[in-house]
Amino acid sequence: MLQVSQRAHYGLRAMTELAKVYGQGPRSLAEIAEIERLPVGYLEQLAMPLRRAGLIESTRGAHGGYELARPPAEVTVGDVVRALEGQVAPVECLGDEYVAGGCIRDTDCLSRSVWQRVKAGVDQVLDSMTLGDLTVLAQGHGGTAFVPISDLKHGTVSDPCAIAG
Amino acid sequence: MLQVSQRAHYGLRAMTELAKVYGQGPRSLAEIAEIERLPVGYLEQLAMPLRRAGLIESTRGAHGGYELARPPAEVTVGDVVRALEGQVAPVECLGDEYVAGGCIRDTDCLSRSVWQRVKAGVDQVLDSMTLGDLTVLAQGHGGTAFVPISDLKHGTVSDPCAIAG
DNA sequence: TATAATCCTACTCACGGACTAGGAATTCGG
DNA sequence: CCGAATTCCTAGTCCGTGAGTAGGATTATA
Repeated sequence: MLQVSQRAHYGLRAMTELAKVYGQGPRSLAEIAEIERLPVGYLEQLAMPLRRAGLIESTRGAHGGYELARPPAEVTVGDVVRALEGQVAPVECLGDEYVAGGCIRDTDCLSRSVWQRVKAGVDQVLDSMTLGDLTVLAQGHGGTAFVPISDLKHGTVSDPCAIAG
Repeated sequence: MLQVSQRAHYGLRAMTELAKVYGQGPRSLAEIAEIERLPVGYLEQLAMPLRRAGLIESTRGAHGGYELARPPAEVTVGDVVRALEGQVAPVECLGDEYVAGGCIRDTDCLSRSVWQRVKAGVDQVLDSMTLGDLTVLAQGHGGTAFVPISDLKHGTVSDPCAIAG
């Protein structure tokens, strides 16, 4: 449940690649697609909303490509994912195009209060991580960037997915 | 993004109705569907996994129906939602049918670490709320049951996962 | 001018979510 | 015992959307 689209996953992966080479000039989508094994045509479609959101800048023509518009530490994961998929909204009545009263149950809805908390939790996570944090993790300096997973979940859970480091 | 299915939403709404009348004998799906304005045929399909998960008990025949198998305070929202939609898994490599190494990038994946945190955050939220909490909210005694939303977002609580303590 | 790149639109295609249909099995009230 | 009310179960439909592909126009480099 609560699956994220390939769109967001791919886009975030591409952005981490751009973060790694920040300050070294533009990279072409072909390069990124190669590294991350992503369909380049599809990646093109992801680049547009990212650019319109002001997260990346493009250079056209030969030897052109994309680069981050801001330092990696100033781009949150939430920025990226929201640019690609819109606001976190587990149910429609929590989206920003929702007009109050659109659902008869509206604020009385018990279920809604649940999804509202889920949304708040997810937003909190997404906004607390930057692309800079991620690349630091990749360099093996993990643990200082932000709270380790083991502290997030209750205690001793031995997770096979635990972040390396 | 991160939309939850109608399945989970409907199911949770139905369960809150059962929670409201806990201890008063079984309620038919027709009644619940009426109250929550849900397609009864679809609701039938949701009842089965909830029963198999041991969350509700059924009484067949005339004047039969469903009731919670445990007191509302002992059924978490996570129990309900997972019974209907399976484990929270923003990406496949975080599901429990994922075999280590199935993705070449596996633990090196920067993006994966993001979704792992999202999952942890969501699980924390879902497991910290029970059907009992929700019905208490409905009776206007809200605020004592758990942390108000206003404290969850951009507030004093920096980590959504700190809610439970 | 050839080439490499972004930019943009449109199209396809398969999958899954959200139901509907139709019936069998069970239980209760008369 | 009969009929209504209910759960139980399987199978189908329908439609939107996610995930790409295709093809070209534009812009820059060398």
